[in-house]
Amino acid sequence: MTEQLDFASRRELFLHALGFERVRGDQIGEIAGQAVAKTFPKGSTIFHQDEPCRYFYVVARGIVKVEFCSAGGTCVTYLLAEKGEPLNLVGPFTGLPRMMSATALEASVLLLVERDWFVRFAFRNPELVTGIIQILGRAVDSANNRLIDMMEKRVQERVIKILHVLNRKFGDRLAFTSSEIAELAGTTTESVLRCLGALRERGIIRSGRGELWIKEPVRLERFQDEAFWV
Amino acid sequence: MTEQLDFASRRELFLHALGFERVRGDQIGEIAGQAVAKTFPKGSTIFHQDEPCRYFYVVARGIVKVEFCSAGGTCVTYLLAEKGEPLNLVGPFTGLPRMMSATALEASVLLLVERDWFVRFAFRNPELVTGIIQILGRAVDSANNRLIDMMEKRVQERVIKILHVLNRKFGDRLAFTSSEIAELAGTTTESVLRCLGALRERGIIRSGRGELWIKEPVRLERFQDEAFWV
DNA sequence: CGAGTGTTTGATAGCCTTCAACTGGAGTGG
DNA sequence: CCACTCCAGTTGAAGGCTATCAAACACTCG
Repeated sequence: MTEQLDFASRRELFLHALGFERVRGDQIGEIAGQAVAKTFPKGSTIFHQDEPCRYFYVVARGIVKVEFCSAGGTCVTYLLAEKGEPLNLVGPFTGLPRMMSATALEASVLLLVERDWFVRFAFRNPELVTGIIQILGRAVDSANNRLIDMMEKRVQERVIKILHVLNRKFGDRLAFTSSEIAELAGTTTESVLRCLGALRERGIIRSGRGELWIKEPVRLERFQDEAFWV
Repeated sequence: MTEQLDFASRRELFLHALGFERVRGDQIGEIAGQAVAKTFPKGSTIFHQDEPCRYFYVVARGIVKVEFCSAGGTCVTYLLAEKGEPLNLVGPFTGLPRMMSATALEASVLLLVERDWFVRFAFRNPELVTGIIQILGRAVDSANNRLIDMMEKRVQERVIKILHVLNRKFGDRLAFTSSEIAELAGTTTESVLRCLGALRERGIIRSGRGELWIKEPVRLERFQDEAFWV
């Protein structure tokens, strides 16, 4: 199901895409010309773990979850990508399968660029390469920070931190289930629910089936500090 | 303290350095010509957290620990680099400080390349860029794997896994203290000690002050599986 | 209306950190 | 050469956090 997304929209998207900030205008036009839009219904798989990389993907609309799963079945969410965020920065260069899979959390539109073409494009745009390396550096830092949080913070604090991060990125209404939040905080659904219950009692959030609202972002932040001092 | 390491040795090092595998011979010669060797005594700091990046570093001799520390004081070891391994792949491109610091675990010699020069060099060697992106991809995968291990494996299994990885990389004699292993396994010194005690009782390892020997690598691996099924 | 998914809450067990005390060896300074 | 200090290792006990299991309940979608 290939949706028509006109050239101007694709160009606009790449102009503000993460990692493409400093790429020259004519080059943006070139990659926009090569990109093809494709829609994915809610819950569908965009690419799979252990599947060789064929395309470079950028989110044009919707939210895509990229997750990392072990043989044992445990999964951690690596990325929640929205408009302008690339899904796979490494795959195109190696062509090899990675340990990640991507699914659409809501009906989404992605831009696809043929892998070979993308790599050649990157090599003649140093600004893009710098952008990619920068993003990968952030990814490494983020993963290490989560590792440290797993060690020194308790479940409550981790959940609150996740809510805070989600709030900054997606606003006051968060359309995530408790198990999705658990996968981000590195804990179980039940523990998340208990934590949400406590926050709801204090009037900091409001929660419903598959969505929750942050009512008092400031108190959320403060609550995190409080927890830290207990 | 700048040690003279002759051109041939520096060239030999870059030839086999991680990420440089496919770089053309004449280019290897060029970067070897630019590199300066510097020795660091055991325990000394090579670069510090929050300090802007000035050089690209490759280990020529010794072992260097790169670690990631939180404000709370918890540290995780990100990398144990030996001969031929680069310390900082991201820093040179951004110039910004990262959250990592590097210290020499034993007396070590590093090759330093001026950051600006290195970046220009990388941009005219796509093979190197591909290598760098590949290594960063591995780093992301590794961090995510450790995250999953923290969730689904118990301390024992994590420690054994670390011993196994160290054994593959450094051989049968491991010159690490328990707290260094703890920093790798994401646990406390005491828990590592208890685990080492159990392995020693079974004759799988032998341990002394600041070093330990893997006597039966195969049983170590099997023990890991055993633990998995308990 | 039934099924399935997401939410809620309680009870329990157990892993692991934390705290504490002690040992032994290496290195240092007198 | 000796004494002292400090670090690394060792072991025990206690307690808390959280995963796990279990049982309902509510809402949505077919």
